[in-house]
Amino acid sequence: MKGKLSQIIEESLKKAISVRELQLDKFPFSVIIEKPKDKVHGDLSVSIAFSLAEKCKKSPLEVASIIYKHLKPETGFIEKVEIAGGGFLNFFISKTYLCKSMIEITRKGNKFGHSNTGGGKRIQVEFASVGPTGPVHIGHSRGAVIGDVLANILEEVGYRVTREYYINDVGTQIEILGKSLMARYEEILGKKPEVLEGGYEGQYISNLAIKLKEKYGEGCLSKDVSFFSCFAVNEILVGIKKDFEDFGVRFDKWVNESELYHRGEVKNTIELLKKKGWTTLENGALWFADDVLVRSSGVPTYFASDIAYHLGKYKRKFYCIIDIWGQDHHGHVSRLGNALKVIGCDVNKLEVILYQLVSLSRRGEPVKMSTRKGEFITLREVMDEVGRDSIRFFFLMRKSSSHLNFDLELAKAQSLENPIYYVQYAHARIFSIFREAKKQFKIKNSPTINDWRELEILNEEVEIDIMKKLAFFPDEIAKIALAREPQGLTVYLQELAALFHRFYTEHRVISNNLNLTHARFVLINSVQIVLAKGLRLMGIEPRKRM
RNA sequence: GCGCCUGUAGCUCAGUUGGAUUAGAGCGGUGGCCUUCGAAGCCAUAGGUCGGGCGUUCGAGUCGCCCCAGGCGCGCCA
Repeated sequence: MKGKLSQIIEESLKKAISVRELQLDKFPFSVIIEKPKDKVHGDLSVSIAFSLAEKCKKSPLEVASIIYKHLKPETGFIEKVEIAGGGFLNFFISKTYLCKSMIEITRKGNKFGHSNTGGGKRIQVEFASVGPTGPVHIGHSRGAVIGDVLANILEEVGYRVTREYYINDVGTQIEILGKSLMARYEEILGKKPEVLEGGYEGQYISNLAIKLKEKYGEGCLSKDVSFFSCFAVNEILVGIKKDFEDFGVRFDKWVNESELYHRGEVKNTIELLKKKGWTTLENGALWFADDVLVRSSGVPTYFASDIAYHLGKYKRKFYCIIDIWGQDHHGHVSRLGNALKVIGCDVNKLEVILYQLVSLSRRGEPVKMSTRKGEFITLREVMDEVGRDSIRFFFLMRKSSSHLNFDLELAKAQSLENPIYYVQYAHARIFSIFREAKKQFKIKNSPTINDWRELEILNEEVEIDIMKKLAFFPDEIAKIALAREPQGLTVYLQELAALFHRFYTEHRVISNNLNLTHARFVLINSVQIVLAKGLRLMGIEPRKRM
C-alpha cells in the first residue's frame, strides 16, 4: 500500500515540477510514507511538504496544496485526502479497497503476504554457527531463532535463501576437546590420565567416553588425540543437528572448516593476502594489521579460515551475505571486512547482525554459563521445560541488539501468561467459532466470497480497524525483511490479536442476520489466515485448540 | 584504558529510515464485565522530568557531542 501511494505522490510531484509550480533541481529520490499514530490523521500520511518547503522557497502549506492539486483521483484506493497540521497530506483508505483486500486474503489463503520484491535474488544467511565442542546451549538459540525467522521472511518477499551453518571442526578448541575425551576414557578404564588444564568437563564428555568403551573396549588406548577429537566432533554434531531439528530450525548447507583446509582454500587466501602485500611477518607469525593469520607454529588461525570461508561465499555470487553472530564476536566484524576489502570483495554485500547474548537466571539468581566447565543450560533442557514455541516467541520479542534476560523459573511460571498464548488464543477462538457454526449451518471452515459489496455490511469501528490491519500485512512483512528485524512480527501479531479479542467481546459472529454472519465469517477467516501465516513464519505451529 | 550494545511506567519491553498541543503495550495495583460463538478474554482507572546535559531542526524518545549507569568484547581462542 505504501508503494502504491508513494507512486501516486511521485506522479503528482513530477506534474507540479513540469508545470513549474515547484522549482526543484533534483527530484526527491524517495517519498516517505508514514502511518500516523492518531486515526484522525488518516491511514497513511506524507510529510514531504516540510522537507521541500525550503528548497522551493514556499511554505509547507503551499507545497502541500500544490501536491494535492495534482493528485490523480485514484482508482478507488484512497477515499479522501486532507491537508492538515500545516503541511501534512493525510490519506484515508477507502472501504471498497479494504473489502477487496479481504477477498484477496480469502482467495490467496496462506499465500497472502507473499511478494516478489526480492526478484529471486540469492541471499545467504549464516547463523547459529557454534563450535561442535558441546551441546547447543540456550544462549546460541537466540541466533538460531533470529536467523531462521529472518530467512523465512526473506523467502516470503521473494529471495532465494541459503541457510548455512559453519562448523569450526578444527583448531585449538577441538584439540582440547579430544584431549578431554581421551582423559575421561582413560579414567574409566582405570588409568590415571595426565592432568588437563582448562579441559571440557561436562557430563556429555563422560557419556562419550562410555560410548567409546562400549564400542571399542580398550582398543582406543593406543589412538592419538585426533582420533578422540574426530569421534567427539562427529557425535556432538549429531546431537546439535537433532537439537536444531527439534527446535524447528533447518539448514540447507553445513560447511566444515576442515574442508576449507583440505581444498586448499585457507592456504590460497593467505597467499592472496600476501601477494597483495597486506601481510607482515613478526615474531615468526604472519599478521594482517593487528591480527595473526598464521601462528609461529605454522598453523593458521580462525581469522584466516574465516576470510577464506567468506571469500568462498563471494565466489558463490550471492546478492547479499548475512551473518548472524553473538555480540561477543563483534571485534571480528571490522577486521574480517577489512581483509575482504583488500582482496577485492564488495563489503556492502556483507551484513553482520549481532545479537546480545542471553543471560540466564533462575529465580532472579544469575546462572553463569561456561561450555568448557559444563555449567550451562542446554537448548534441549529449556525446550523440555518451557516448550519450543515459547522460546521462539520470547526470543523474537526484543530486537537483536537488546539484552535478553531469560529467567527459567519466570518463564515457567509465566507460561500461561506468555504473549504467545494471547496470539494462539485468538487463533483458537476463531476455530472455535467455526466449530460452532458447523453445528448450526452446513458450512466449511473456509468461507468463499466473490463480491466485495457483501462485506460493506461490516461497519463497526473495530471491524474496519481489523480490515486495515490485515490489509497492511504485506507492507509489514516487506518492512521487516528490509530492516532485517524479524522481531517486528511479534508486535504485529499481538496487535492483530488484540483487535480480534476486542471484536470478539463486543460483537457476535453468528447471529440471525445471515448477511452479517457471512461477512463476519469472511472477516475472521482472514484474521485466522494472517495469524497462522505470521506464526508459521516464526516457526510456531498455530493451534486450533488450546 | 579502547571498542560495541543498552538506559522509556513498580517489573519486562514497543515506539515505524525525526513528525502532528494527551509518549504506548503486557505483567503487577484498583474497579467493573460470563443465561448467548472458549473469561488463557474485554472495558475503565492509577502510574513517566523517555538516564542527565548541551546542540542540529519548522519538529528530537528517535540525529550529533559530552557525562552517568549497566552488559559484553579487547588471545599466536573460536
